[in-house]
Amino acid sequence: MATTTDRDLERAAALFRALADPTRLGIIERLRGGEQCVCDLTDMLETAQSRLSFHLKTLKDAGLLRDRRQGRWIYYALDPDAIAEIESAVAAIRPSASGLRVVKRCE
Amino acid sequence: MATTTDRDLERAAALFRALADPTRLGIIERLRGGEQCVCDLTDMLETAQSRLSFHLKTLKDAGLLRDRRQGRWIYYALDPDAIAEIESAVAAIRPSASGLRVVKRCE
DNA sequence: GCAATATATCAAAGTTCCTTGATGAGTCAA
DNA sequence: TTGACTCATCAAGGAACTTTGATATATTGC
Repeated sequence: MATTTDRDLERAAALFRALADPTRLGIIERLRGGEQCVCDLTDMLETAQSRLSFHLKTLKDAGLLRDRRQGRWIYYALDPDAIAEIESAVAAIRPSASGLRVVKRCE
Repeated sequence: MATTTDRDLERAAALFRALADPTRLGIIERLRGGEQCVCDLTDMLETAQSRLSFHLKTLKDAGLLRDRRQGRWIYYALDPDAIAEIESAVAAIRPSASGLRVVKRCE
């Protein structure tokens, strides 16, 4: 089992922080079925355009989304690698089966 | 597949927010092997006592930890139910296989 | 009871994050 | 080129989170 460095913890915390907002989780949910342009997300989420743009950038900066321009529209999509990264971060916090029997006492 | 309510998103965001800090992830990592008293965590994490106490409370309020007093020590442990809850929150953001082919266009 | 130990809580200050409204930049069509 | 449209960015204010140091509470041993 690999040891966890401070950098790993920072990265994992950054991923979780990106997920720590209901609006951003709503965005992700709407991208599960495939890429969407910002205009559709604006309609679906009924939110101010600059606010949506801020959260999209937050997710993109964390590596969770990718975007591509097509004509005057910009399409956002989930980055599968990031989802895998999140899953491995969660796996890293699951109790280790081998450790369940260990009981440590203060002297 | 169950629909996701605003309350679900709020709860999932709260869980992820609790994980969105490297100190708290460090605490969780040290609890993977079983419960620990605060004194041991203080030694391991080399942090101010009130600061550690704050983060323990944050994790406990989010439902991730349980504590029990034994004599003059208080032991913290991961709550397996919460870990399961996190895993299901992550499962909810994984791209749905059936949706990968859907391409939605702005008119 | 008293002192020592382990931990929680509180208030104040600092820091980061979020929202809003305004403006900028890229694209298309006429 | 101009105007309309789509989206990003910026600045300012507010809200939420974090850290720190001081103090409070609970437990134990003497």
